[in-house]
Amino acid sequence: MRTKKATAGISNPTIKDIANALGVSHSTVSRALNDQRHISKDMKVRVRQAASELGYIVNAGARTLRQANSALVGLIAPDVMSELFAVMCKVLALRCARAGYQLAVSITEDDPAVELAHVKALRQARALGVVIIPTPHMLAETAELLKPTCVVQFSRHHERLTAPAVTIDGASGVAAAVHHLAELGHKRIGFVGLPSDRSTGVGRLRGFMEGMAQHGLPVEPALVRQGPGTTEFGRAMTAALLQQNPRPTAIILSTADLTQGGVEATRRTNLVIPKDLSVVGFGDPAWLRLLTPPLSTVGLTLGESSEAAISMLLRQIEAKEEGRPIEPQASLELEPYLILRSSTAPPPKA
Amino acid sequence: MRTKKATAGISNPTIKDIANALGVSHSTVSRALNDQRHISKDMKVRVRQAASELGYIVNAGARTLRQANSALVGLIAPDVMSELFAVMCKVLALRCARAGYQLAVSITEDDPAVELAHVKALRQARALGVVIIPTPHMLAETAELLKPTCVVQFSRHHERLTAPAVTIDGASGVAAAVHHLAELGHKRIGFVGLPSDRSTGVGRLRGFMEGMAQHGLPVEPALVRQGPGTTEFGRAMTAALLQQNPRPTAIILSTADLTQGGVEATRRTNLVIPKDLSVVGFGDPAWLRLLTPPLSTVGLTLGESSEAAISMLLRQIEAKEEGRPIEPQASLELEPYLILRSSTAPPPKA
DNA sequence: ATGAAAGCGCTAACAT
DNA sequence: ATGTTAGCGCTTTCAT
Repeated sequence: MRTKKATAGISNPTIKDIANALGVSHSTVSRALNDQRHISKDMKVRVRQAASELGYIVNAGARTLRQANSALVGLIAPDVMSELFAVMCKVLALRCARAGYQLAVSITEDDPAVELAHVKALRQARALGVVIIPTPHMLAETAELLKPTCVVQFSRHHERLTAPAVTIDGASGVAAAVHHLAELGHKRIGFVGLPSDRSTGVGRLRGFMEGMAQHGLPVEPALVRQGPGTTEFGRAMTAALLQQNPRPTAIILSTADLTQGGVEATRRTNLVIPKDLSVVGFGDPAWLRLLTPPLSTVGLTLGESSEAAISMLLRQIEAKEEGRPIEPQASLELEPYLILRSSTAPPPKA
Repeated sequence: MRTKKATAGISNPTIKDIANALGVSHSTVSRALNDQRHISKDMKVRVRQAASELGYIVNAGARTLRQANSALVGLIAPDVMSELFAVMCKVLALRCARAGYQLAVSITEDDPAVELAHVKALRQARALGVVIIPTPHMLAETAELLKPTCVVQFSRHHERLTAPAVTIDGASGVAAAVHHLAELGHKRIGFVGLPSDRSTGVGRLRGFMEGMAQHGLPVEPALVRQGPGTTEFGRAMTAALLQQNPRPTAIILSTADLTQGGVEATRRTNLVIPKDLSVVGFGDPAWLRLLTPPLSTVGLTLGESSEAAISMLLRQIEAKEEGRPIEPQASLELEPYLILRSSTAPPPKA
């Protein structure tokens, strides 16, 4: 006949084990542990003592099963290397910790199938809510799965999703850059951007076009390049732009990685910035200030927009928890700001 | 009398709902969904069809309750802004996704209480395993909680923890830097490092001391600074070092953030690198190459060590799942390598 | 091949 | 204040 040992060595003690050890019922233990009313102070102490001795750890799964909602919040992003992700992840982790939630992070690498798998897993875990940077070609099933959940879109927005989005107005950021360069006298301005299948891609390109139009500047197709937002692409396209004849007198990079690649490309030429070429980047990692010359760029209010997105999500969750109807939330588009350092100057005299 | 609607609009359909809709028992549904033996092909199809129509999503909590282990892996790190975290997080997210696990990320900011809370949450969720960059002053309870779990320490190691650690041999990296500078003729070398309560802090300082000793160079206490590994501290200490009289002819920064701060500080002086001052950084974010001059630094095999740590963890988990005894795993210390660019040169002639 | 029933660990409604 | 009981959704014997 096998029996559990009395007070020690139980591998995964449950409230029943505590109850046995104390000779009380397991519901008493539950009450004591959850700090409920109708429980004597003495009992509370004894239960906690025993729980600690036995090494009791509540089974979150069982609790979730009973209460129908977990304490999990998901973050779905294409990539982990960007400042955008880093800031969002940090702020979200902190806010989740404060609210007693766990944060599940998923990386899609812009693969819609991976995105679907992650969303599925989150729903299976009965996640409370999701912050998502949607892939450009989200599957219909993914959107369907996301519908009954608390969701906020971040940085990008996808038409299939009805959830509110917190984005940054790339168009106005790029337009401001164009404006600045035009004022300096530039006429031939190059632009490197994302493909038009991303909401960010179309927005920033639109900003470029409108900015140029506003200053009566013609847009030469050869000076506008779109492709994957990688450093490699930024490097290659910047190099290509600089081989045009006549070459542009200024270049706008419309992504943090493109900016890095673009700067790399200029390093391989004899061009002196800003005398021979003006450059405006996108995003503002700390190292842009350390370049020679320090790079002018479009600043992004990453912290602010992350906070906004998370607050939206938490408000949705709170409403749902309390059974209130989820008030429709308006999407938010934050304004970037131009940071002028020393990488722009009037164009060289031909 | 209230009844559930027959086939549509059930908020969170369970296998029972599917069973009802099909007029079969819920265990049949379970079998069909889990692709088990002893189930007719026809039934499998019908069940899956119905499940999809009803929008069924398995309840991971209930499944975990039954099977006693979840599909969650935890990553506990002090900060999310570092390349170290970014690389680890990316690789871990990918490997977890491939293995069908979810990744829970927690940020401690080096607060032991926060660390404890995160470990507790992970244990409550019956996490399969944890990759942890331990805080310097881990609580005894945290170590206790971690003991029965699959754990790998990463980047730092803590004496309370018995789990294997994958670290990078900072001592040898810094020693290599000292060696390189000594060969160039430097005698007065400054060092900015972490406090001695971190394993990384003591290691890198030891590397400095040993390197200096090896070349018969005296260590001036005023040229050795230890403190928080922030950019601010790096900036302040580098500035302080440069105000010594006579000032050091070379400076070694022993952290990525310290490196950034150190470079910032040199920018505020008239010193020309490497003519007036040699600088060696730590870690190798892409932008170091873009500085003028490109910075020499200690390269870190971040990807490699992340992969190693994760493989260790997955092996532990696999062994546990299969009931095999967990084979004792040896800790691993990877060798960094010196990356020579253009920020070092012989010292100026006094 | 399918159904009936038990039980994972927990909370909460209902007794006492 | 404490005990009894039911049931959350699922997997898994054990019958049939």
